[in-house]
Amino acid sequence: MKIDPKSTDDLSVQIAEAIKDAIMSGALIVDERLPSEAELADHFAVSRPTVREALKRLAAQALIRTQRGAAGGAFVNRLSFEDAHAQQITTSTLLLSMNAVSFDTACEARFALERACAPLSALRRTPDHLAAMRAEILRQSQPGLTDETFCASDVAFHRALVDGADNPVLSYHLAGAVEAMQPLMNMITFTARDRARIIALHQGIADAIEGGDGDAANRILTELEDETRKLARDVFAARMPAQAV
Amino acid sequence: MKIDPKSTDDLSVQIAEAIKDAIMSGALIVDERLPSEAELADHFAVSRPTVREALKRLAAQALIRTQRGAAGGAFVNRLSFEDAHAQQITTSTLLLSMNAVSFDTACEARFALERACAPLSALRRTPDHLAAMRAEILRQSQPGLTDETFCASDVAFHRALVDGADNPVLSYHLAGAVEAMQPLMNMITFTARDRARIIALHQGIADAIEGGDGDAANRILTELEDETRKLARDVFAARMPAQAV
DNA sequence: AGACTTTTAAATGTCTGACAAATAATTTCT
DNA sequence: AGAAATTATTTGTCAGACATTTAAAAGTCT
Repeated sequence: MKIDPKSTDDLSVQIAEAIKDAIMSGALIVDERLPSEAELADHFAVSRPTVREALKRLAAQALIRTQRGAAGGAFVNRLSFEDAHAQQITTSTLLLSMNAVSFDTACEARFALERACAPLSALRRTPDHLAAMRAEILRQSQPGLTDETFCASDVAFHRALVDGADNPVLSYHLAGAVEAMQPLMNMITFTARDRARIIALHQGIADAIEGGDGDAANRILTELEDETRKLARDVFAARMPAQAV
Repeated sequence: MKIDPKSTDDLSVQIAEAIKDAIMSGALIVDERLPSEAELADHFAVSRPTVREALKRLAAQALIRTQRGAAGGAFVNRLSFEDAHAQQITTSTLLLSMNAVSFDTACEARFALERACAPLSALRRTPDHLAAMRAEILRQSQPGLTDETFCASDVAFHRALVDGADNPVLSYHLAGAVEAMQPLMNMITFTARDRARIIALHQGIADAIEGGDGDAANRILTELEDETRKLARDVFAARMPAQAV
């Protein structure tokens, strides 16, 4: 684990890279303790604050965790689905909000990915997943819901659908796509008629999943995609009539 | 932008969170300059090293970038697809390697996601995408390739397929799933016959994409998935006969 | 006046040294 | 033996200093 004196990168970047490489190559294994900050400073011939900045970089990516006290130190962290999920959401959300990704592009990606899950979900969903989906449908049907609450329930419905596929890797990837869209979805105003139509489609999806018919679920998902894109188009057209093309 | 004196989190964590929230809420916009480290230290009533640790945490997530010199400082970074992609690969790869995700689970997720792209790719792929796919098929056909080179070409083939869908959001999500599997794929030994079969399937996929037949592409992708899983099963069965169940 | 050079100021990057706080191991006392 | 006090180790935080980079300002020459 060495750093290159010719590199133009900051020392803390180089040190973080070196440790990250050691972790990814398997030279450092999960729960293994790294040398203390003082020892690392010695090893890399830098000061302790520089080592600390490097360790904080790694901690921010959940690659290590630190513990104070006598038997403390920095330990290689087992990256949990939960940690990875949180990072994924942050990254995906910012990616959409900062890069002028069109609603259509994000929406298309989201539903395409979701259609990848639905057939598996139709095969494997447990009664719990179905119950979760039905519960969200019920919540969405209640009058007087704010648009934000309606959207949150929508996300929860789709999460249940995805989780039904019983594949944590799939759930992890989908979570980013679905939840990252929430800020975009929150820009939409849902009239009572819009909601009724969406709920009917959700109903149809839940039925198809319950009946084990993945193809039917996918057909309805495509309808839902069309509906969502139409709603967005209307909202944006109404909101900025001057920019209409 | 304040921190909670009652929190048990480290100060640098709290400060990083506060700034991150400001970025995600839109209070700080892209390319906006943050206050200098000295000013931030004043504002949060902490020392400069503590502020620096917080900023390094954010820099590790590509949320900010720093610049030295007179007009320098920390700036809100426009998260690029490239940065996001790099983070995604790191996270996904570690997630698979550290969490005892079975080959089947990862493989299923990967192909399910890929089948979400293929129909779009069949509609939109440009001649460039097709050329890239054909070029990789050619490379894979060359004798004497190491397994690693073969795998790398396999990844490149699938990337071209995914990029053909012309949806950067989709490409971003897929990249994580496909590339994260590479370490797992590298454990497989491909015999000449295995390779021939895989290349034939690639050929079929490229043909289907060229012909605009997404359904056909997906059928072959499913065959490829079955083939890949069978190969993996054989490898693992041969490698650890004692643990066979 | 304009172009080039030098100086200056502001900012991050790094270092030294110190103390605070947490925590596990050790020692001491009962 | 068990509980309490002590000790040692390690991370968290602070203060102050110097090094390095960079853009802008000031100065100089033609």
